[in-house]
Amino acid sequence: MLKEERHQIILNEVELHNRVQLTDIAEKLVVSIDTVRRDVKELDADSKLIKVHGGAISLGFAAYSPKRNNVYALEEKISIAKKAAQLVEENSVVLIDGGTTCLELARLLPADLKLTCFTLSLPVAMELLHKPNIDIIFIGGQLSKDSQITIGPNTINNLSDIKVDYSFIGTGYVDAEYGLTEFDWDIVQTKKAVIKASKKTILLCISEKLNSKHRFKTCDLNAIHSMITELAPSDELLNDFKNQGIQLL
Amino acid sequence: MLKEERHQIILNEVELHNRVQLTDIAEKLVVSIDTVRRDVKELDADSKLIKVHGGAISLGFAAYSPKRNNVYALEEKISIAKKAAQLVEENSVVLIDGGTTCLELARLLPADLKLTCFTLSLPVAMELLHKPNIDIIFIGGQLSKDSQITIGPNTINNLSDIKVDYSFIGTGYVDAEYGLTEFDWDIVQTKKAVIKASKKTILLCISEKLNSKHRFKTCDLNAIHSMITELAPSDELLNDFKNQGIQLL
DNA sequence: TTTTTATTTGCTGTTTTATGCAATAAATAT
DNA sequence: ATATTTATTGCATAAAACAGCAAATAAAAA
Repeated sequence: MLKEERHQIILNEVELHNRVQLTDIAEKLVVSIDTVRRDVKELDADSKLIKVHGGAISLGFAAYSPKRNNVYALEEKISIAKKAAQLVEENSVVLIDGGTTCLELARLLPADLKLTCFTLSLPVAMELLHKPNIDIIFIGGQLSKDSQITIGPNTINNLSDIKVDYSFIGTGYVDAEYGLTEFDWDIVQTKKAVIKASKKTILLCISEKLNSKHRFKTCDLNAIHSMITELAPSDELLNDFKNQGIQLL
Repeated sequence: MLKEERHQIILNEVELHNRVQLTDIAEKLVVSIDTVRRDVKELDADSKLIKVHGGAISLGFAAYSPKRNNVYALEEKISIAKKAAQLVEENSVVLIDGGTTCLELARLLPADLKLTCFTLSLPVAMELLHKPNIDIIFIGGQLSKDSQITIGPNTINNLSDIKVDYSFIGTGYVDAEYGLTEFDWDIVQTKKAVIKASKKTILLCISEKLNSKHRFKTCDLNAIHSMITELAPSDELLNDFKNQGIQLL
């Protein structure tokens, strides 16, 4: 077998699977591991792929990580935030939870919108400072360093005094059957209090989180009134959720 | 499985859920916790995520430092903040007010200092997020857009429940005879509540504000226990204050 | 065709890297 | 305070990388 032939096959394999192991290639091509190693070394020198310990990865696969800036799946989150922003009515009272998706919502709220907005998220509050017509009320309490929201009994107690028209919340994990889950117990308690403090609760969630679950449960799916993902409501990925009778936007 | 593959999966998981636990990853990838630990360590070294005890959080989620753009008289304020920071004792309970001088104090607090810190300032809270050993409790209430602190009856009510060892406050204007004054009535009410919630109140104030006054009065000078300016306590500019029996630092 | 030359390939032993395990230390929770 | 997780360290093992060498193959010249 010609060397060039092997190179083509290796490249093909890498492009197809984004990664490849030298041993697999050697077996597949029935050549020694050394030969494959030498082949991959050449291809790496020609910048056709990236050689790593034990195998090779495609250029695209490697470029994936350093390129992305701060917010994961920002496009999706912005598209969710846009849908959510349309729900916010003039002179209503809403609550915005923490998380990057909710932060996008805060960012996208129109500057001229008159609104009373509760929040327990530091970044959301910072963002809302820019909106002259929004009355911001920060729910005090102990600050969680990871999530940058207030949590704990004080927060929950403060939440118990209010009832907003809409609350927009995020979640760590959501599953059509298990409902909303988190990996942090305190967060769950706080989210429960948020839901209780809301006439209607709207979940903002990128589709990638669908059908994932974790340790602590916030609530069943039917405790939520609407769910907004970046997908069209008709998308079949949402079928399980549709069957639960939740409103999709 | 290639190491790079794991890295990708870990990154993806972190970006998706903002935070992950090492044990969960290990279980998911069916590798030892040591391997995950090493992976996360590498990713952290490459600034792809931030490793925390027991897990990792995404960069986007990590606290961002509000950039101090053009802070007036920054040198003086830093020098004041340094003096103030020396007063803060381990395991004490303090309150930090808003304003750029107080923000510098928050910035200068040692990272290893154990402390419970109340605040009603959004920027101060953001800054304190970087200090792992400081317990932050945010006093909730209505947010004032210019001062970026919570104000109003709710805030005052929340303050009425606490009594801290020290509070560090700023002021708009101070005069040896008239005491502390402000331009904004709401701010005055809040500052009054802060002083009432403190065993000792320490005023941080650049010398330029000395001997100035405005419409609404926060308190007399003797309601304050110490005053810190960038000047040496012996400076003659402080003579009027010395005569009022206030402690100068 | 045969011989010479150059290239490629596989093999050997050595070095490096990756991974898991266990003991101890540190951090966190109770 | 103690108990439980989580981190760190050193070590053992296995896999992979590397270098040098020799056999095999291909290409070029006689």
